Amino acid sequence: MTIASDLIRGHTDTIILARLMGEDNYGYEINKSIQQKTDGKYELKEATLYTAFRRLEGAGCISSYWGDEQTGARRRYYKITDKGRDTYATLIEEWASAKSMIDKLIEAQDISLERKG
Amino acid sequence: MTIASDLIRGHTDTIILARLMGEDNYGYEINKSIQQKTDGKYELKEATLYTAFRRLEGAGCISSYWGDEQTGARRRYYKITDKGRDTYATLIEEWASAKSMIDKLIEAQDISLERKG
DNA sequence: CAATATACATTGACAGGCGAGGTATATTGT
DNA sequence: ACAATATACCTCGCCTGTCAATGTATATTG
Repeated sequence: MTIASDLIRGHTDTIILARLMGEDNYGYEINKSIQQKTDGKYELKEATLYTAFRRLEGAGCISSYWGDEQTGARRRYYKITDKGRDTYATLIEEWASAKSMIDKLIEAQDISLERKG
Repeated sequence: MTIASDLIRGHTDTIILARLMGEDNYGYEINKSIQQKTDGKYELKEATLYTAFRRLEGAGCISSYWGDEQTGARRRYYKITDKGRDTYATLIEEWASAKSMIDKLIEAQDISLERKG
């Protein structure tokens, strides 16, 4: 893992909801797409992934159903709900706000610049 | 609190180290400066703040000493160490990388655009 | 027929954030 | 004189999210 998990912590739900905005998908594939998008730099651990699905379903942000594959392992598909879309929109806004706030806060404190205003 | 704490989680140490890059400072004042920088949108809870100081000191990123105020409440000042500066630099890089990664991951999955390449 | 990939799931430990509570000093208002 | 507020420090114990470890079942590949 290249990126510290604590930096992503809090974005897991947003990342999953984003993956479901286009079309329904199942856990294993969602995680693969995350690995692809980040060129292997990041992946959700399975325990984290499935915990998040339970949490999001409990909150009414997603619903789930079993796929009807005739072969291979069974797949549980997830669908984003209207509440999930609302939540996603809110989370995106919060991210934009948090991002600029963190940027402002982690700049090194330069006293000379500070004094010059 | 305007911003969900989990979005900041993982940045607490970076924020504190950044505040100490310019000059030594004490806890209460550090937190005030965070509130000012964010126009009151964010502050570290005291328990979080002092936990972080212990953690950073334990890790050798900061050292501390008591101020010599002749009046008012006592102040424990913190000074960033060489290791702290190295750590800070690393954390800043990680943030840049995490930021672009999250941006990539939380974009809504648009199938039509996806197919067009 | 063993190894690997796909695909799901749970348990228990761990770490960070924080509400609640505590200590002590100085100033301000009445 | 005295209460309230501001400054300034600190700890305990709960809560939540992450994740290593472990387990299940099916299909493919060497």
